[in-house]
Amino acid sequence: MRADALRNRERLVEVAQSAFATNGIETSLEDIARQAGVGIGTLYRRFPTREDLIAAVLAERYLKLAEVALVLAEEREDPDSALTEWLTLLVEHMALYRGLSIAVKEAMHDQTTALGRTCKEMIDGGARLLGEGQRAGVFRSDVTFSDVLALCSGIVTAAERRTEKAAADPDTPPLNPYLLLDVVLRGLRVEDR
Amino acid sequence: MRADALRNRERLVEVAQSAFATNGIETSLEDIARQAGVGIGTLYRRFPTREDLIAAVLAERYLKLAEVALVLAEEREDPDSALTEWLTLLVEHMALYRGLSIAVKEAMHDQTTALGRTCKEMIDGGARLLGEGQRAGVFRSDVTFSDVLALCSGIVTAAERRTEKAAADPDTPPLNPYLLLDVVLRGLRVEDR
DNA sequence: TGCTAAGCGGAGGCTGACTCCGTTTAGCGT
DNA sequence: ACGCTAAACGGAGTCAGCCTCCGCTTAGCA
Repeated sequence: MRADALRNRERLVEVAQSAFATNGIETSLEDIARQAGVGIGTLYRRFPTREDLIAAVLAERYLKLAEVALVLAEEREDPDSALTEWLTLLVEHMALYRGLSIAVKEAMHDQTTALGRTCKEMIDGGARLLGEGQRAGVFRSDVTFSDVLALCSGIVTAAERRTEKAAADPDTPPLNPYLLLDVVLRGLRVEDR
Repeated sequence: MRADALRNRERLVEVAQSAFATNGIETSLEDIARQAGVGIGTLYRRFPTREDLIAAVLAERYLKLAEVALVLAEEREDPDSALTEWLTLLVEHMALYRGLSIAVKEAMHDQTTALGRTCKEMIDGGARLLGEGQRAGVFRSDVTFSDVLALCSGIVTAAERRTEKAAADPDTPPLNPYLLLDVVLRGLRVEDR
């Protein structure tokens, strides 16, 4: 890869990251190219789809989440608190950019997209945490990890919506994602506790 | 309203309903106008926004849901089974058209949109069922009805996604919306049962 | 049967996705 | 130091869909 191409690539990811943060992941790609000072053609050459760009922006953070899952799985003796802690991180992560939670949910099982591939390790990490809790008899075992992820995505999209609303109309009741996560976790635990 | 205008309106709603069913609520409005045999201008005059059209398509069903909530609230002595039953209907309803669950969630608190106004009674009905359960000490009282709706929306979007996937790749694990609803309901119940 | 308000429809403007190809340039080999 | 060439660039152009505007048509009242 030529040095100039690498510079442009990095610049694009940087600009995309901040554009996603302020305008959500549906930001116009032409805007991103313009702000990065490159032509739209350059953006598309490097990132043929929007998801490729999103994946590039998220790559580091995903790896981090996957690592944390691994550490929690190995060092934490209590599977319940391990999953709770990790899902809290996940929810916070998915709330970073408006629209991200839906994109992640849509991509998560599709290894043909860049975003899907980038998700894989993170997902595996989460699935492992859930699985250990299930084996230990803490969580009900008829639920898959993607079920859990789907619910988390719901929590986040709800919180996003509420945040937007609160900006326009200050007396919107606040929605606490941690509360909803607590509801979900409680629902996941086995009956007899 | 002139007779021809009324005819066109009805035809549009009819076509929209079937288009939404096959292509989701993001179907091109120009397609809908074409299929209905009217100009795009006519569609926009009658339904200035996409949401107005969606609201018209859903109006009947929403009223039905609101009524059912009322009946359940008054006749059912057990608030738990009442909410369970009603949420099952709600989830089934939101799964009718791809994308609907997100649209409903986004519109639900915004009385300025037609869809929001159409939702109101249904939402009030659901909120009443939840409230009665909370007053009876069956459900935890720190959760609002819109929290519940957010989770249900998450369930439905997850199921939609899974259905699409299953069409392409037959060995996708099935996702059972009723199972997820059960997780949520379980999470909603108070600790000591 | 004439009149007119209500209704019609589609051309046209706009935005954003995505492609294609003539031009530019990094950086290797001499 | 200097060609040379593959790699990279960029933006004009095409396409799709949203939405508006306005001249034409017509239902249906008087």
